[in-house]
Amino acid sequence: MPLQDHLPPLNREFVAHFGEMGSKWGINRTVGQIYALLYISPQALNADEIAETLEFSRSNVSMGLKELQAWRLVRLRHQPGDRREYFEAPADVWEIFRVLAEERRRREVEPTLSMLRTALLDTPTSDAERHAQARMREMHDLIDRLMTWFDDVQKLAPETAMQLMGMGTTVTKVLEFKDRLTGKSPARKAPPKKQRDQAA
Amino acid sequence: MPLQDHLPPLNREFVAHFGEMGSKWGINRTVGQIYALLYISPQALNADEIAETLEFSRSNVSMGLKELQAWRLVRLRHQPGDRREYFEAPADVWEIFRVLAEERRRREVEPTLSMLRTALLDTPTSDAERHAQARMREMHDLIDRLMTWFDDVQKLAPETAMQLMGMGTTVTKVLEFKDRLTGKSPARKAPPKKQRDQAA
DNA sequence: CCGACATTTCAGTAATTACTGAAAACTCAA
DNA sequence: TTGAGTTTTCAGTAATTACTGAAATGTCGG
Repeated sequence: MPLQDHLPPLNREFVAHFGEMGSKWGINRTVGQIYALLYISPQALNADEIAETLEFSRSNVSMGLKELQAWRLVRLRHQPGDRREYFEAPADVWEIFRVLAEERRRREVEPTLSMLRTALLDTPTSDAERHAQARMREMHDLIDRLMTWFDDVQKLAPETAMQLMGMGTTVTKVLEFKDRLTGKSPARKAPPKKQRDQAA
Repeated sequence: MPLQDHLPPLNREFVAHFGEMGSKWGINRTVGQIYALLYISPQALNADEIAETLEFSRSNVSMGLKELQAWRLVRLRHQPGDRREYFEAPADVWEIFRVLAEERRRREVEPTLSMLRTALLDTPTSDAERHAQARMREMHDLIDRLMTWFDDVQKLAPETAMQLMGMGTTVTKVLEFKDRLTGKSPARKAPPKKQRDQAA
């Protein structure tokens, strides 16, 4: 079953766009295009089909797929009676988003947090260091909070998370109400640590 | 007033780390370092001080600062009786995060949404296009929802947003309760559009 | 308008990153 | 074990991106 050599215009444009986008992220252009192609493909594709469609060398496709696998963004399949490996993107976009966020966190956020925590353990030996450390603490606390919160959201099933997102302003109102009850002033600096989940 | 030629170790490490991180994002290494330096600096710095401290060429610093200004991540100041321009990062890390998110959205998300919307207006002329378009719609809807929700969160004052983040699991419980009242099944596919803010 | 100081631009070059073809390695059926 | 089919590795090269110094441009105070 020979795949059409040329993508229809709609598909072509989509693939090209994600090629460009890829560069703006750390991802390189060809990896972006490969993923875009898999994403809009109705069935799993093998490396040769990808190479032919996108006109990349076979080895480039191999490297791209390896990277996508490292990012856990593609699934590997086998067709009965065919030794080649077929690749596909998850059917659920939310799943893709979730995995992407997890990986970025593991690769970028965690190392940063770790570096900050280490730096915060040192005793500063000058005003410059003292001030830098204070700034690092602020950054650490922000990232730490964002991540803890992200964990909470991520634990939800997709449809619940979607609901949550549809509730931004509603939640604000809940908070405003809670403030009115608890007597305003929302604890300016970081509170003792882990005062989360105060409601039952 | 000659700035110390060499940063203390704590500061040096921080700057180096953000140099590396910069590469993983689209941002280049030197821009990352310049920003890290400004971030931990107790006072605004001029381009020469940055160039000397980081040992970059003056022109490289100029380009880096230009890019940081394009990202709205630095403020420009003037010292009385000094014609040079001094740069500083916002004092509030939350503000930095917010601006970063806004800019990434403007540069990356909006063009993607726009491309998707255009593609969705076309009439598909083959099964390949039909399927691709369905996938694009899924992606469009996810991004659109994420952005609307992000808008809502962003409108909140920093401390309120922080509170919201400390409430992830609490909010889940609110939703579960609501589900029990409204009779379960949480509307699988995208509901009519704008069913948001159903609560008073 | 001049001239000292400051910033920006830009062409050339350095450094990095991406891509390729050829060879090696792997896999499995016979 | 062989060998056809397949994937991976890797050294070399191409393409891109980053960085520099020198020159141009801009900005005041006088």
